Amino acid sequence: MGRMEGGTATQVLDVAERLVQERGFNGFSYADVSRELGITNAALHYHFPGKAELGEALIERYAARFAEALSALDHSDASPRDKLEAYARLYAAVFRDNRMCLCGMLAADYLTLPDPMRTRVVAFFDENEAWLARVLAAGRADKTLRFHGSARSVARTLVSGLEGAMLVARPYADLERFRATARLLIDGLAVEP
Amino acid sequence: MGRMEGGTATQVLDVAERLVQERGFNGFSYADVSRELGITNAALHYHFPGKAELGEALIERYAARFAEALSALDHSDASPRDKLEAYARLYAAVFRDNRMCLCGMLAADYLTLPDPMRTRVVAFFDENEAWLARVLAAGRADKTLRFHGSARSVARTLVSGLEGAMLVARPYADLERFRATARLLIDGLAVEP
DNA sequence: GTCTATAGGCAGATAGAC
DNA sequence: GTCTATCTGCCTATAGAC
Repeated sequence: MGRMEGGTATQVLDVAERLVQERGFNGFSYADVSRELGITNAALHYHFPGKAELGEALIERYAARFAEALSALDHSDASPRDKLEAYARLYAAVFRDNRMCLCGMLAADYLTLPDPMRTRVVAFFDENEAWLARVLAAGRADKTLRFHGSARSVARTLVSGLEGAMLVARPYADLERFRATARLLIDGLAVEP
Repeated sequence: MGRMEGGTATQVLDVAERLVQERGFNGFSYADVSRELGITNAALHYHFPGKAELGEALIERYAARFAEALSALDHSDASPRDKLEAYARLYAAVFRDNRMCLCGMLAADYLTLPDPMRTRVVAFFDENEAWLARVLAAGRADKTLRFHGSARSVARTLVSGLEGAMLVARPYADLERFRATARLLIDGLAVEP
């Protein structure tokens, strides 16, 4: 535990994750993954019996990684505003090489997804909203943040805004465009000097 | 001209547009369209030689329809703020039956698209941003709108926020969620009482 | 765990008759 | 304009050997 897992299953997840973020769940195949790893299609099915199970594993790992980052922020002494900015930087890190947020991409593909994947996508957004709502409420309580409406509704708007900023910045392949939008969202929705 | 075109090409565009908005460009096939229209695969290829050409025609029509709606708003006596709200209602109308914005969906699929389609997707976003920037600048000039940053950067943030609101609301299939987010975006970014 | 081999289905696309 | 017929290639998936 804590040791670098170079196992095949992990490599499969790494490649598949990137492919979904770049091309969508219907835009990649088992063959794409196995070709890149130099193994056969059949070997892949040993680790993940079907595309649906691979998809579930992808969301699970991605959501866990996100939750871990949010938990680390909670255990830091960052101010509510610092936390919002750190949250936006998580998205910027994902966008860096033109990847879409995994769950944002899957939200686009939502109507084509098997039910178990759908459930996990919704859970991802719910958790993110809940975390942001707690940060916003704390900021309002200590008067370091100001905003209209409920913390929950502003949290939703922030998630939507950041996901949309990633989506729209993709055709321009422009990280700076994403960052400028993220800054304006946080300042406009939750700071208001 | 002006007469209702029930022609096959138009029906093909109608069905394909809905399928792309629901499932993405890689989530539907010629067979899906022809099956629904009760014609054959081959007949479809007569009207649109390949999927790429069909895709181009889809974006062209969608962008033209959007441009027409924006032009109508320009020729009305709506205030800048009214125009922002009418703009958000255009998105709400698209979302109504759980469809994603056509170009928002294609932004997700962007890396898999042929070049001619890419060019048109970018043009769509550029035109929308430019129109919003004009409205925002007018509102700032007549003091009915207030916002931080350039009109262009706020315009980008609004487009991103609305596209993201559609994207994230999809898994919840909840129009009210979209509307609440759109309201908060406009109030937070461009009104600030 | 990974391979070869193979299945059955669907993808986008074309030729040529009507 | 629409059809039948057909092609080639890729897709997900499985059986069984090593």
